[in-house]
Amino acid sequence: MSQNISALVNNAKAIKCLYYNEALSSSDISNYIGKSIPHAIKVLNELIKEGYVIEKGYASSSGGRKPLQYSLIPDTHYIVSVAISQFYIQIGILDMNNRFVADIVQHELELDDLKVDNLIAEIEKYITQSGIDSSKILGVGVTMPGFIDPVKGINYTHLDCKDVSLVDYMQQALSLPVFIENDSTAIALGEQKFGAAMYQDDAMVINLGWGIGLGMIVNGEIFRGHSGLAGEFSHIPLIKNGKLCKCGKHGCLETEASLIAIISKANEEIAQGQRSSLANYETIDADAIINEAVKGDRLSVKLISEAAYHIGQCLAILIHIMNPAIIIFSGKASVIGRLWMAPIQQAINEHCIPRLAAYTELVISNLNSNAQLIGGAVLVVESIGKLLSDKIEALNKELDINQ
Amino acid sequence: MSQNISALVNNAKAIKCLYYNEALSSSDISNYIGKSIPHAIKVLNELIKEGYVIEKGYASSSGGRKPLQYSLIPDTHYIVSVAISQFYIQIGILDMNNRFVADIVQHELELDDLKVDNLIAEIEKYITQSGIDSSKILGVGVTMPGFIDPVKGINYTHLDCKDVSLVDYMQQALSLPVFIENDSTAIALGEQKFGAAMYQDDAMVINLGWGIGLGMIVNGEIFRGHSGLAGEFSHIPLIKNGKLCKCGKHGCLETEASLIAIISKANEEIAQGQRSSLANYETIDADAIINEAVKGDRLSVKLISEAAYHIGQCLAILIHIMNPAIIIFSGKASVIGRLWMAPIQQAINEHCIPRLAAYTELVISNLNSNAQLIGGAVLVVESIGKLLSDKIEALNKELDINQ
DNA sequence: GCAATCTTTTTAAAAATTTAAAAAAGTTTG
DNA sequence: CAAACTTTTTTAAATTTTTAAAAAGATTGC
Repeated sequence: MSQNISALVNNAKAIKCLYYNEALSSSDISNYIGKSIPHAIKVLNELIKEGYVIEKGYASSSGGRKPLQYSLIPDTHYIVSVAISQFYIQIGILDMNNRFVADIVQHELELDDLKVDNLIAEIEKYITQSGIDSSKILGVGVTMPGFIDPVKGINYTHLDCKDVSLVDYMQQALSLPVFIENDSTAIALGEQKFGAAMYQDDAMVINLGWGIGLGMIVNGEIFRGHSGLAGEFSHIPLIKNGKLCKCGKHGCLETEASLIAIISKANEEIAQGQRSSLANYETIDADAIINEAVKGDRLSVKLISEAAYHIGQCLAILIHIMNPAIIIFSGKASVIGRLWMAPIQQAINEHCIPRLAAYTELVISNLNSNAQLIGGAVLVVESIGKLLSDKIEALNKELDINQ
Repeated sequence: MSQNISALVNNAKAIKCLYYNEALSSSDISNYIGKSIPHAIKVLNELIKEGYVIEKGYASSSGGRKPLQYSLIPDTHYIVSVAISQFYIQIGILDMNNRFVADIVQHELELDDLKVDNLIAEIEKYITQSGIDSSKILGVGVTMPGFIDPVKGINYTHLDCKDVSLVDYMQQALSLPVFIENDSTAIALGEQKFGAAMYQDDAMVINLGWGIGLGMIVNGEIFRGHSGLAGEFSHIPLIKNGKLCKCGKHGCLETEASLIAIISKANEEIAQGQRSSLANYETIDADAIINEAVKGDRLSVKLISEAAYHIGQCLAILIHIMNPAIIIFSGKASVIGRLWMAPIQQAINEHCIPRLAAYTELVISNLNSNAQLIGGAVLVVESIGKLLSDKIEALNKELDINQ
């Protein structure tokens, strides 16, 4: 009677690849899950019976029988994604075709002031307003800055929950499965499944935001290093005797090239009487600098170019070590991609062995500001195996009690 | 009659893990090859029938039936390893227990002057002198500096063979399977299977030699990057407006910290009248500096310390990006480990986030100067699957012809 | 010294998975 | 428009692999 757990692995794999691709044939699924076609068809029929999958007509053929296409049924399950950044949080809800089914809401909330209960309340409110039945929600993916252990469910930098882990606390309160991940890693996940890293096994994803994050894809998988600290890109020592960083060291990349550093430099220059259209702003924030830079304000462009050059210097080092196929610029500040690219490319050309630089493609994300939210949803999808087996375990327990 | 190729995968895996471990139980093998115990026993019995494996008595138990131990029969097959460095080549031959069965020979031959035919002649001479039947030799592992594609069998930097690949040329001449690999990668392989990286999935192996090499182990596998150029550690840009490097850039780590750089600095200082016991040498070479540094000569110690500090700076960056469990110092110059360690550790402490530095262990290789030769043998063992299937293919072809 | 416990090995049956051939459904070509 | 060719799907048999129980061998404590 009760489902076999080992068969679940293949079911989960099939759901994953169907989530990442609108429609697939049995042969595609067979390749994705690494099993024979008869086996893939068996898995698909199981998923149809369980209500996850639907047959979706025939695809075209180049001279042979047309392959039957399979898709996930979009409205059977939903995923809530919560993207937290330094100064605001975003919440969205996606269906099984990775489409947002309600408007994304945004709350201005500084990370340092954020309380867990507050966050939970906002999520609950959002789910209620969306009108979607809570029982149809597979899980909640929470992505945010900080040093995060996704397995233990703890954020060591923010939102400490005393005795319990952040994930346990939120799961209890929301009565839903919760998963957490670092924001840059989430963006990398988003780019890997739906963005520029889709067909790349070795990609570096730069999160241009308040800080400068790095998500690494190595051999087709998110790379975290031995203790989950890999990709500490923004604290690479760059400037000798540079400014003090919040990490305790001096001259980290972050002290020179993050949006926060750029804002502080802008204020300094304006205070020193530097001419700039930024002077017209009451408070200079990231949007101000981005807007004015796009319009051509010299100070804004200069500040961004300098920051970009420093990022390029560190990227040159990253390329020497990792030899990635592609470097993707994603995150909030990537929208002004054109402004970053020239000085970054310049720095890479100056500091990289030509052969290495030539093998690395630089691109700007086409996921725009949604990469982190999409990454949060991917986080939940990647855990679908655990979700399915938990469900079955709960069912079996219920059966035991009833007998 | 003819063996099944897919079954070979498990046989090859079993041979590999037996090569890396003197004796294993059926349960150990089952874990290594990822199959059930009955299946592992079936594989072992096949290998016994084929003459690779022997039962090796019983191991002790902590309260239960003693496990039967299996080992490779040492003298059924042999592996020739050729380690080429900037100024000399070494050749050795190992049995299936990874033990050298003839004295290692060393030829003083500069890499830039080395001719392929010369190399082949030396290898043939060595095999003849060893007295080992050529039909018992599984293959020849050649490891050397340069940008190498192990799959295509080409060294793009040295030993060009015009129309054919280096591997094809040598295979033809020697009538033996040949494999090539970069020297630092080979050292990493050696450390992974027999050295300090044995139980580590994320290890960085530094090859302290004429240059400064890096071999990376990521998720338990050698990491090569997208186009095989990962780990170009020695060309990380370190010094602003530094010396010209042979790579065309300025201020690479290599221009400051390689043995070659140290020798050139020593000559400069002596020429400027600096007092040092190095002045007594006719020509100052690496051995001279190493010897005098061990004896306490201030100039020699200073030069090595400065180089080590620079290496430490780059290691700090490497740690930020890779978060490795361990960094291993191997290669020729690692024998004076004590002298390198203090300034390296100093630089890491100064340039690393403390939490990251704390998670990374620094050790000196215990494989001494044999790491590269052992790595060359590992290279052949890692290809045992291909060797076995080639053998069967050849056998099948012969059968076809005879029929 | 023997019963209880523990671990490994063997065995046979069950389950999972693949293979290979046949059937079905198209497309292309002459 | 029929023959030839492609590609996908179905089917059933063959193979691979695991599971689970029984047997065997060793240790420990009473």
